[in-house]
Amino acid sequence: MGRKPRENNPGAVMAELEDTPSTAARPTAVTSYDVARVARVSQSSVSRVFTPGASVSPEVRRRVLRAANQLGYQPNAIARSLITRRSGFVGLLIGASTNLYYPEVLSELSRGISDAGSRVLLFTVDSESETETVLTHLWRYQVDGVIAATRLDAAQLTEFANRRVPVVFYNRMPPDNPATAVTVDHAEGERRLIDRLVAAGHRRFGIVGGPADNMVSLERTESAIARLRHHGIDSVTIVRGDYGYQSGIDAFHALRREAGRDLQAVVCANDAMALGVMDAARLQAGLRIPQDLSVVGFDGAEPSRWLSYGLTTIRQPVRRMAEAAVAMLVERIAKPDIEPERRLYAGELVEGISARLGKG
Amino acid sequence: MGRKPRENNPGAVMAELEDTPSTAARPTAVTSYDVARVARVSQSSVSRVFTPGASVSPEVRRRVLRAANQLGYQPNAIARSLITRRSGFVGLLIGASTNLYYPEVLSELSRGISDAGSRVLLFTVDSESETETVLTHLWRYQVDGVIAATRLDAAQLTEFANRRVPVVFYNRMPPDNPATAVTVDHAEGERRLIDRLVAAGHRRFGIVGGPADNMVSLERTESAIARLRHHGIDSVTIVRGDYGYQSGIDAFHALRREAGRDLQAVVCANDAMALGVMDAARLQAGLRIPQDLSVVGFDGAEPSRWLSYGLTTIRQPVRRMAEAAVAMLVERIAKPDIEPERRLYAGELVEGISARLGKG
DNA sequence: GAAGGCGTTGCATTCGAATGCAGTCAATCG
DNA sequence: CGATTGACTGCATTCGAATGCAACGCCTTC
Repeated sequence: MGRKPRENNPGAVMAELEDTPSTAARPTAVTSYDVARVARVSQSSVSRVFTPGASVSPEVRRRVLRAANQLGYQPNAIARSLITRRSGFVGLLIGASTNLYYPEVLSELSRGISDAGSRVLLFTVDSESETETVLTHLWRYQVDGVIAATRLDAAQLTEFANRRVPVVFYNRMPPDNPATAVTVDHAEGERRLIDRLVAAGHRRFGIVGGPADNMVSLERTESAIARLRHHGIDSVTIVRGDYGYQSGIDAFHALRREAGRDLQAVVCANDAMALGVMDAARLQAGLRIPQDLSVVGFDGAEPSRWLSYGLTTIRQPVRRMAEAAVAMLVERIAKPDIEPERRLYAGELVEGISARLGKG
Repeated sequence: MGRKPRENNPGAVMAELEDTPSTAARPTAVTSYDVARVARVSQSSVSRVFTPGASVSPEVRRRVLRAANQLGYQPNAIARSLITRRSGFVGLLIGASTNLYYPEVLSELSRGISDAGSRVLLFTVDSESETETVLTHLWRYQVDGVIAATRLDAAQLTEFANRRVPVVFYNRMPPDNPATAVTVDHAEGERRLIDRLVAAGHRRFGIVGGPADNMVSLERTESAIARLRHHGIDSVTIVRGDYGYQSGIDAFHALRREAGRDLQAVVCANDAMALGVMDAARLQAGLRIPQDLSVVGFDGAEPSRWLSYGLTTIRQPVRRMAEAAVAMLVERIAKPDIEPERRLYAGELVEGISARLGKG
């Protein structure tokens, strides 16, 4: 038995009788049946008018669009996705990180996802323990795919695979598992920074790492250490921060305690900590930068370019990376079985004025 | 005619036969029918197990949960919201603003919305002209409510009212229309800043406003001007920035050209511009702050507290404001006809070291 | 003038979960 | 002991849009 058209949608009826403009009172959501009734066509025809590529006569299209406009009709995307089995949602997982360039990343990713015709379902993961809860909601909302700027463990990654929901990591790499990711080339960036610092004569280095469980920070500091070793520099003092500005300040003092006054260069795992180091060095220890101490960061966040800092750093091509992440995801949503792929982006070395650099 | 149970959901069948753990291959999404079949109950019972407050026997609940767990079943929130007529989505509209405190606002709002049991549908509005497109998507996704940190014009606001979708503005006030909003008390904040500056003897003021179409910036600068007039200070030089750091630098030079060298204090409509003004004044014009020039901002974003700046500013209680916004929205989702309400939050004056302040 | 074809249209069904209603069964009461 | 209550369960329908299928014109073609 087919559905009988509703007889009692007051908003629609009112519009039908009085030709009310789209700003009229409309207590109930307008459905395709309401539009169909006003346009004197079937619900199917209304649906076809809003389905690209479907076959509708100009006359019917005109009538439907007129009625739809008059009633303020918009197709119910929820009902649509139930039958098309495509939710149109991309889940975006981000940590509640204080990373200075997060706003930029977020806005680029969001733009990219919108441009691809999907909607952004945002999940902020304050602590790792929330991840499971967040994933539960993801599954319930049938997301077409996910961009993750947070950690996922092996079991969680397996669950994505089982549910055939593609994930693309943004500047994260799950250890061991092959996964699709877009990252800046941390090793290459650190290599360039270290080479230039060493070329300028620096020999006594301090390193400020990020959180212990953060793969990115780990990769950056390990690459830096490896490259220093390559240059024959073994005695490196390492302290750990939390990626925040204040932890950079603390890290500077810790380095000074451990490494003494002949520290020549500080290599930080991100910009926020580097700025903290600069401020502590200049304003609390009275050092001149870069004459007495060179400081380098990583990311190229906006504040690092401010006149007070002019931080020497590696700038992430955020826009291109975000676009790549979205493109890779879209591709995998269309063809779920494409191989995992890690795409590396070389950062741009921003010379700045916070470090003495030899020629590369 | 009732639905006949599906006979051919391979993933579910496999799980049924082999007692496969939840990590098994599962090519098709698991539905409540699959769970029902495995648990040997009806679909209704499965539904009731996942509906808080419904009546199910312990035995059935156990069987259903076991089956659900085994199959990795999660209720399809899309199907659910189709029949319950509650999408569980809160639309979050934010500008692609460079506002330094946006990450904080975003993360607090997102947390609040999650805690309220809703999901965040994120829309970034890069330019005002996109708003219409974004709203179209909002309507299609049947959002339960919206938190807007962007401008909406009168017609758009009317459309929200017609569709009975509650909106709460975050630090925005649509002109004229009464709307529900959470804002910091701009006027009060500026009043306190100006009073303290005047009390310290400042007489020649420059003002750096924000974008011309931004109500917040307008309210801030107008309040500042009004308060200066109250103190008998009429000759104020006003320039306009775009809320970004670089525009603060430009604004400083513009002020100097127009107001000459005897400028004593610069009042900025936000922190980012104030930091630009400070850098331009110190590093480009060689002024000492606060001895030669006082600079104040507004918002209390993180970088304003950095050692290099110590900006004198009004700190927004972001967390409380975000919580209030969510609470007000939740209230209006439950009872759509509550009166519009504007809730004002007094900011905290952060004395900083970028301005000479008399006693309040 | 009959046959074939294409472009449209409407009917009926479908997606997955929630729910009103009616039926079942056991426990309790008069 | 029969009746009533209450807890539980299943059946059938519903939400709103998409779509396979069949029917209907209208035009072309011989």
